[in-house]
Amino acid sequence: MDQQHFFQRGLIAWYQPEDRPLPWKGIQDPYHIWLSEIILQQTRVEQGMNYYLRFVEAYPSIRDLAAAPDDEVMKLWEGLGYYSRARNLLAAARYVTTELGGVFPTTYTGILALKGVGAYTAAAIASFAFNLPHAVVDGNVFRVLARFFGISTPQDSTAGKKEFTQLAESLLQRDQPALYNQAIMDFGATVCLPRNPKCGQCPLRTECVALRDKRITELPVKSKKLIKTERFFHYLIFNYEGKVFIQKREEKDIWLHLYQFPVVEAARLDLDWGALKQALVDKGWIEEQAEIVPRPGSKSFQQLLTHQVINARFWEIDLPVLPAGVPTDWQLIPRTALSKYAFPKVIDRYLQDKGLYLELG
DNA sequence: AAACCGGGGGC
DNA sequence: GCCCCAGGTTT
Repeated sequence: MDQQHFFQRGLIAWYQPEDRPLPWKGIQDPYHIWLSEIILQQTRVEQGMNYYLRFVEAYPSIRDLAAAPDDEVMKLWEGLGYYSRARNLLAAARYVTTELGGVFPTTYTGILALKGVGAYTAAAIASFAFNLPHAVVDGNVFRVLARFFGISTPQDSTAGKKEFTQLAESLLQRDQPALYNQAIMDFGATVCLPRNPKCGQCPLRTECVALRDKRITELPVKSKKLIKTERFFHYLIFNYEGKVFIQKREEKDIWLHLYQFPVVEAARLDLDWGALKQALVDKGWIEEQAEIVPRPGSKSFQQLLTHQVINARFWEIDLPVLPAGVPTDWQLIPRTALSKYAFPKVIDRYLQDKGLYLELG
């Protein structure tokens, strides 16, 4: 208990809000706080910053966001990853606007009920916007608590989540939850870093269990191992009279609701054209006797995801006539319109490499 | 409980 | 090449 008191006092004494100024810090508008928290889920502050600023400018109020077309929001989110966040963001904005009369929920459970809002985000919004006493438990908090209190329970286990959450709640300074929550996250982000933490200048070093026991590099503990699968995508760039076919990804897979070129997934990247063409015939996209030949020099790119390695190869094909079996979900769009659609990063890189965006002028 | 969902940066 | 990031949802 003495150790807990030391932790609380030391943290508050150390914290200087102005040391790390951020656009969403010190404000109380729940819409802007919610927006920032969704964007920052599993995302570095530096990476999410510009997205936050662009969203705030594009949608000054939650009603503006609710009124936005789906594809427009996806385009604004393009490149940030975890695209279900954008979908949930829009769904929640529409829910608040239509079902709650545009009034953002003011209770923890009300906030938690919003799509895309879990325990962390609900606690963050509740404390920052309404000064409600709920402790945030994010990656920073797991790390700080695991080290200072010497906790080796895996943070990604059920028992670990419960243990860390209970400890965080017991440490929360209930008379100033917003300040305390900001302090512990800033502390984790600037002092108690994942690697090479600044223990030499840490205000809590005299009581830190991990530092005392030389276990800084061992804590926090994560138990789950990552399983990576490798996939091979062959994208077909079907050119026809200055236009190109794209389609929206609707299957339950990565990049849901993003656009792409027609794609054949194969077991390897080094297919010859004969094998790939046969796959197109098998899918019913083209006729067996169709005289279709790709341009020489197809390009390959790789993209790394958390659980997958995506190997992509782009085949450019000039169509003299439209194929017989064009699926109904394919869209034939002018090449100059490509920049209006949200694509996976690997396709975006291909388009950048080709300089296709430059045609827009 | 485990799997899945992106992209970027640091070392 | 590996880990982590202002996590959440689905199975």
